[in-house]
Amino acid sequence: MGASKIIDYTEEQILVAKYAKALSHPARMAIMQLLLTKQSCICGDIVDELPISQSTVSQHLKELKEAGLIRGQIDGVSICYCINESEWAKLTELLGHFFEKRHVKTSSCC
Amino acid sequence: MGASKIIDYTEEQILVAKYAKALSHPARMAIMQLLLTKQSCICGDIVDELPISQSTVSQHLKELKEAGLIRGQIDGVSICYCINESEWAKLTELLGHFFEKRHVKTSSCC
DNA sequence: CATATCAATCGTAATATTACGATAAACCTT
DNA sequence: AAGGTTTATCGTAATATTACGATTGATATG
Repeated sequence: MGASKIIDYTEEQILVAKYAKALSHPARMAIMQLLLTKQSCICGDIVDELPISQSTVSQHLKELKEAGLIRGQIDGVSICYCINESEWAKLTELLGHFFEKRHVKTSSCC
Repeated sequence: MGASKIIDYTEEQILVAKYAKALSHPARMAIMQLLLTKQSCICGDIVDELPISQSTVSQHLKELKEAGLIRGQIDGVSICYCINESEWAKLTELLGHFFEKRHVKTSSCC
C-alpha cells in the first residue's frame, strides 16, 4: 500500500506537456524565436524565413495559436503574429517551478 | 533581398525541439517528475504510479532514454532509471538561453 | 468592378505516436 | 534445473502529425 497509484495526470503535467508539444518541432521553435527576437511578425515574413511551404507554416502557426503561445492580429491584408505575453509568462513560471526541483539532489542509484 | 531565407533549422532549434518532444506527453512529464523528486527510480515503481500499462510505460521510458534525458542501470532483476544529469544541465541551459531573450522587449504590433 | 495579394483551409498521402496484450529475454530464488 | 519476477520487444489498431499543392476568402489596389 505504499505506492499511490496515479488515477490521472496532474494539471501541471498536462499543461507543461501541452506547451512542450507546441515547441516540439523545429519549425515551431524557429517561429517562436523569430517572434521572440524580431519585431516583424507578419505571417509572410515568417514564411519567407522558413524552409517549408506557406500552407505548412500556416498549420504550425495554428498549432502555436491553439496552444495559446501566440496571437494573431489582422493588419490589412496581412496577419501580424506575436507572443501571447501572459501565456508565455505562465509557461516560464511553470518551467521554472519544474526545473528548480532539481536543486534538491536526490538521485542515488545511477 | 532583405529577408534571409532559412536553408535549414539551427542546431539549437532542432535540439530544443527534440527535448520538448520528449516532454510532450503527460506520462513522460510524470516520469520525469518522479525521477526529479523521488529517489526510487525502479521501473516497476514507475509503472505502479502511472495510469497506463507496463508496456506503454516501457515505451515512454525508451523515448526519454533516446532523447538522452534519462539513463537506465541494471540492478539485479530490476532496472533503475534516473535523470541524465549532464543532458539535463544542457537542456536547462538551452532553455534558459532561449527564455532570457524575452528580456529584450520587442513586440509592438499586437 | 477587376485584379492582385495574403493567409487559412481543404484534400490527400506518408509517416509517427500511442496504447494494449502477448510474448520473449534476463535475472534471481529455491 | 524449474519457477517466479522484471522489463523489453513484437504485433497491431487507432489516431495524430507533417507536408504539399490547390482552392477559397478576405482585403487592398488599380
